[in-house]
Amino acid sequence: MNIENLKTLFAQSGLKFTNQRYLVYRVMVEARDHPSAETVWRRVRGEAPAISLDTVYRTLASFEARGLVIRVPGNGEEGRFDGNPMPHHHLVCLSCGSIDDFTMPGAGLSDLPPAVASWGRVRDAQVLVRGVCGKCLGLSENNQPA
Amino acid sequence: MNIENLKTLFAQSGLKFTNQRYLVYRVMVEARDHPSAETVWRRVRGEAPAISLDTVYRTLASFEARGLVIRVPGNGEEGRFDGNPMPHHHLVCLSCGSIDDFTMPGAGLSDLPPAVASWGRVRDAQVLVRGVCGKCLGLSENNQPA
DNA sequence: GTAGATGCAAATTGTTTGCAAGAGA
DNA sequence: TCTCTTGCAAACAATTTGCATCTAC
Repeated sequence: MNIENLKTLFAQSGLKFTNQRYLVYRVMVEARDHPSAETVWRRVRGEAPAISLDTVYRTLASFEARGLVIRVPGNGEEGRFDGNPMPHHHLVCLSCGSIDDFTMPGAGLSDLPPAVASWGRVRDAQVLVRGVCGKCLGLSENNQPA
Repeated sequence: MNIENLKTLFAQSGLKFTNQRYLVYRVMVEARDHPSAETVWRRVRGEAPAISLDTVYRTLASFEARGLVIRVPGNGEEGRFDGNPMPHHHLVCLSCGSIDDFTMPGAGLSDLPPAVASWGRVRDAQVLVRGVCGKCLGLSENNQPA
């Protein structure tokens, strides 16, 4: 997304266009690893060393409120964010905390049972798989005594 | 579950049978509202006024590690726990924080796409729906100026 | 010019930990 | 008895907030 489009997007969302927001947004769109606020902060500081962590928190919160980023339902640790606007599902590693995406036909918003509609208004739906990723499984194998 | 069975269950899990664990377990099995640690604490204190909050945290953590309770993937607020051992899905209200259950055929462990198996070892899988529950929708309607 | 955004520091909240005393097996 | 568990208080980490300054519009 070029800068003009982004200015328009921010304006439509009622957000002023600031350098901090621009950088946070760019980091989020480029990230594939569902970074935490602090991780975003570290990345953004590469280009804006003076940005403060609370600005990153505030920026992510306002993005989330406007649907520009999504908060990944994690396992109770620190909040993780996702800049990918396409609906998708998540694999959470309980060992290293990594979060990966996957897709699954038949598990979209339109596939939810009717009972959900009577519950209230749905904002998003996803499958959340928890387990231990292959990398961590390999590590624990290597740690076994020979 | 009667006390003898529970003693056996704890013993099999390598847990000593203590009054605190007994009470926490009972609260969790009876709860339908996916309580937070502090909510569990408040309920348990009805019968054991001297129990401390950190004991509840430790107890829930050891139960979770042994699969006796499940941590509900929430939205970044406080941890919520579920004593229902049957696989099921969750509806999370972003307004009041309530968590409800629902069931959905075709969204169980056996329905996950093959790509998930190559990711690693799966511990559990669930559909997580976020939105605003009917009660909160009603409240916000009532709050509208006439 | 004005409302909204930022940086700093302090406060808040949820959760974990060290340690000494207590209780289950 | 001996290890595991508990309570207390202190420590911790993630996130939020008050306020003065600054900036986009």
